[in-house]
Amino acid sequence: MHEKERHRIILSAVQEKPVVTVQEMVDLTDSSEATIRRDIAALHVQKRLRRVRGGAEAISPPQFIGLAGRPFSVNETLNAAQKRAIAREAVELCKDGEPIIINGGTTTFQMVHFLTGRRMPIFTNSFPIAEHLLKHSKNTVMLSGGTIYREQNIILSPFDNDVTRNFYARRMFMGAQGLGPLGLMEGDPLLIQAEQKLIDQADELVVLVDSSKFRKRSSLILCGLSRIATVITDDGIEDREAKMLETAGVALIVARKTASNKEESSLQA
Amino acid sequence: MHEKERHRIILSAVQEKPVVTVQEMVDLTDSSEATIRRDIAALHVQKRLRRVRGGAEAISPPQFIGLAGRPFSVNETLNAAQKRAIAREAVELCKDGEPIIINGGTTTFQMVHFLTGRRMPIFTNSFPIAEHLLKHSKNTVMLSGGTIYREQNIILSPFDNDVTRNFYARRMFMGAQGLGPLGLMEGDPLLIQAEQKLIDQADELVVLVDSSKFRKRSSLILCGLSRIATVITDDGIEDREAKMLETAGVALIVARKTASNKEESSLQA
DNA sequence: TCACAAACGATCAATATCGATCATATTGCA
DNA sequence: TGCAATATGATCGATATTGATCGTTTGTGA
Repeated sequence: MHEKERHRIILSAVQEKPVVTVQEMVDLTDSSEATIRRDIAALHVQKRLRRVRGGAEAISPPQFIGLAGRPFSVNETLNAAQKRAIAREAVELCKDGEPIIINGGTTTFQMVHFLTGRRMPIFTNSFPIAEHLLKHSKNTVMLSGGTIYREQNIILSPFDNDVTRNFYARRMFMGAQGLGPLGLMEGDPLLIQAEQKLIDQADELVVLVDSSKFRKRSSLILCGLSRIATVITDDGIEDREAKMLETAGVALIVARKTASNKEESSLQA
Repeated sequence: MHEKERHRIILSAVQEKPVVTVQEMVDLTDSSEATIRRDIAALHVQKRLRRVRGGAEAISPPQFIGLAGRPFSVNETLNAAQKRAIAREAVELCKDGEPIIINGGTTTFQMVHFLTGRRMPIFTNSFPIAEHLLKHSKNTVMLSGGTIYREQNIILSPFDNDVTRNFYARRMFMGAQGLGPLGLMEGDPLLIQAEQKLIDQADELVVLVDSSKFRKRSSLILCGLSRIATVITDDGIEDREAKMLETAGVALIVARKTASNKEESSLQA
């Protein structure tokens, strides 16, 4: 077996399992301990993995970020106050007992903070949202079935026949990557899939976007403006953008980030 | 077992419940007390956990007492060592890459500890199992859709058309409330529903029950003995019970008790 | 307070892993 | 083919990790 091939095998093994032993690699490649050690040493200086006594481990230092405690950690702090304010307005649209759908996303995730005292049937495809609601609220939580995609933090089934089709709600809440005259835009094909499944399962589609999203474009269009019932954004929205929504018959709610944000911060602490 | 792997297991265990004992880690990793103490000491200086007399505790002070903090809190400590030993045998049946189904339950939950280093497609209807696997392993996690029942800690859909039907596995693992000549017995109608959905989605049905379950009866029969491929239990099983399984053509695996368990038994005697 | 058991820390022997060296095999090239 | 360069495998002393066994400390309950 050639050196390159062994390296490929070792790297693939170390990506699948967090730690591999020298012995495992010996068995896997039919080469000697010495060779494997040399390989691991070489890959170590190439920074393709980290060498540890007994074997090697994956190099990725950010191990379990993304879930639970701090979902979507990267985007989280970005415009957090604005997202908070938008999410609050979204929850205030809801009445206790009224079923809703929450699509996964960083903005919609903020809704969980305002849902703690409520009691509603909530359907979501987001693992972190479900987790938070379970632990910190008494809402009835329903989850879509399928594979959990770690990066996007959503649950998606490749099949059309999942429980999603059996849930119907008054409102569905979702974020987006962009919002323009052509409609609602998303960046990730996986998210598009997830959203398309849910979008027809509610009377009203409520879109949560901070005002910067009006100036962002993306390659994938999810639906036209006419499909949207309500847009909630912050006061950074410009007049012509508001006009565009009005023309399309979309209701607009502008969330003010007022002193209420202070409340929220202290509430969190 | 190697240092890194032990560390991963210890950290995973310490997050599952706020405090773990040295003995528990010895059982979990098959290493000596001295080694576990050294490990805990090392992780302590790395600030990955806090060392306390008797074991270690999670570093994060405000642990939410919700779902994950103490899954199935009542049953958890009951026969924990036996359940872990049984769960270990269960995981050892699995090969990397081979898809499995894990039905929710306190015994099956213990399997997560031994799955941390593995890489398999895992389908489950248990939210805590999915959560733990997501946070502490690289396995592909698939979840059934539906309502999350807090008490039973399972996800159940009233419809027959969920993704469950689209997943097929080599083995399905499940616990039970009782196991007698008539077959597998369960107490909760909700669990019966969940289990019946999954039971036909795998080649082999593997049942995890501690030996006390052979003397327990319940009103609801899930399936006959003939449907069961393998039973894993502890060495408290009696001869006639083993005979019963043998007659029915069920393979039997007896998980050996660890040294610490023997201590406990002799103490009780 | 005292006795007792559990938990701890230190030590040491056994084991596993490592690094270096050398012999052998394979490859590339003239 | 012959030769050099490189890769590989084997061996062995050095080093690190582990598990067992002390004696000591800590916590518990009579």
